[in-house]
Amino acid sequence: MLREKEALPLPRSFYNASPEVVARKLLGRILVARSGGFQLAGRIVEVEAYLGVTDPAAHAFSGITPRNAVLFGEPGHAYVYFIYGMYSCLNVSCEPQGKAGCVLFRALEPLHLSVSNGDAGDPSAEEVLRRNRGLAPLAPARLIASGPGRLSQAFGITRASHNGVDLTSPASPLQIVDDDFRAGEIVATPRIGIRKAVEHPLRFYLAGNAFVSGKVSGRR
DNA sequence: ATAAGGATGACCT
DNA sequence: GGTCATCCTTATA
Repeated sequence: MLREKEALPLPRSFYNASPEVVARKLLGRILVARSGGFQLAGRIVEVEAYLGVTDPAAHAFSGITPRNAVLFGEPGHAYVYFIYGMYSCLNVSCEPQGKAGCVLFRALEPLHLSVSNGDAGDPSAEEVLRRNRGLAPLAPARLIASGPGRLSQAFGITRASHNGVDLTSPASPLQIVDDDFRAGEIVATPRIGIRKAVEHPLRFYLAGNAFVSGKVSGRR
């Protein structure tokens, strides 16, 4: 069980590196979100690295704009964008100030931790996640946060409320903390859903983890 | 397979 | 100013 009271967020220096390095190091660590009095947590099991202005698949490719400005700022901040008219995607900025780069969170394994004050009748963390996703109580757990849009919805992350927040501050509604978890084998593949720069294996996931996205019927 | 949905950037006038 | 193709997706059939 995660004891989040004692866990401090990963420091800024963790993110002051290339997206590939940060992406690999993020696997197995824990995303903690505080929303509306609830504490929600998930283990990071799948990520993708997006490089800076040299990466045709990255938002930063065509230079700084109001939308992507976070990518060019200080490392360790949330970059949240809205896509396909209905979903949010969560990234964290990497590289030093002035240089763009980020890691996209693609899948989380929901963790059970004590959500609130422990009053009887309070919903469990998983119940909150399911409710946020509009899932039936008996729907498979992998539908909660396996996919970038799904995980943002489950954890209540939106552009309006989270874009630009500092993930390294203990006061932040969104943090990443360390854990005793030791990542086993890490698999690298091309990134999902892009048409450019397909040749680079910049998607990383924990081998064998059931909560990695998109492997229900073998496709992808 | 494909419809749904909305913001964004590129490219015009 | 305006239009349009594109988009790091998901839920449906």
